[in-house]
Amino acid sequence: MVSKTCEYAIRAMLFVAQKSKTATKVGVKQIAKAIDSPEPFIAKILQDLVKKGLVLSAKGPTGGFYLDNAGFKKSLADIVNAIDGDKLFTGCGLGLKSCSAKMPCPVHDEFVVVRKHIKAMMQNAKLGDYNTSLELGEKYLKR
Amino acid sequence: MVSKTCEYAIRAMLFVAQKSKTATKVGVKQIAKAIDSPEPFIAKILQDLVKKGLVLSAKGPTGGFYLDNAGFKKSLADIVNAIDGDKLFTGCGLGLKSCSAKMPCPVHDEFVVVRKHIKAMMQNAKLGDYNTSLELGEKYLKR
DNA sequence: CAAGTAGAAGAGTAAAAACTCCTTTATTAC
DNA sequence: GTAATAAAGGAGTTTTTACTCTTCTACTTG
Repeated sequence: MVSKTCEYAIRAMLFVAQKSKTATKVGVKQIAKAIDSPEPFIAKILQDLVKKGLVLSAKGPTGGFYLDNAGFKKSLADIVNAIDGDKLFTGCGLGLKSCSAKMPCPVHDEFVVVRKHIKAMMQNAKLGDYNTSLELGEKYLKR
Repeated sequence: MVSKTCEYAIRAMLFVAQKSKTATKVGVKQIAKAIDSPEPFIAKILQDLVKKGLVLSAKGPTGGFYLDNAGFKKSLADIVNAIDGDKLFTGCGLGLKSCSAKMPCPVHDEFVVVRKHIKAMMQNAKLGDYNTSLELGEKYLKR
């Protein structure tokens, strides 16, 4: 559905969101441990997310990654878009470049409905929405 | 959503289905042209689909690939399952191995709904369902 | 302002997915 | 039964994605 890079990105962002609720910055090492990902790899991904304005960072001691209030309102769709682009939301299910209502692949109509569903779901899922359930240990970011 | 291999597979199968309605066998070359795919690559994919019992083949002159009546009833889900496995239908949206109702990732519930939707759609889409619209040129398998 | 911490940047490696080529085997038509 | 045809099989190569390593730069604290 989404790339592995994107899966890591989402999990990392959810963790950063959780920590940012208490105004805590988190380092790459902590994040990597929390989401069970290769440390240098998630570092690269975060770098990219910073460049794209989805997360904030501070260097030096007491530095790390964090979200501001605008950050909590970012959605999964925003992250997917930043990492994988919009092909999940708008691409053809059978890989055709020109697939559209005018020139549809056989399953065009069915896929339009499904993709709309996916997009709505991901736009509705905001980074700030999961802090409590993560805090309570009801939801998991690894294994 | 699905691998490129899987996209080719589905397009090829839809084309074979269309031709099989008139009891015509089609060769790799014809298929490759019809769905605009690399010829040796689709050959490999078809080989695999034959092994998995999703399409029939005949060697020698007048040979090629074709479907019997059971074949027309196969669904897109069957093809996706054969090529990509069931991770699209049952895997975790964030890539967690142990994600389940007991130990859910933050977006588990949302993904369950979406995946059910995708699965139902693909199970409902049968290879035999698209022959007429393809014949009429209302639907396309390339570009 | 020195020392240490932590992210940024760039270049590189490993693994997986996509794609190719060549040889063999089965089938049909003459 | 020979020649032509078409799929099967196996062993590559290329490209993309996943992942690593090393060096540099910025910042904070004592």
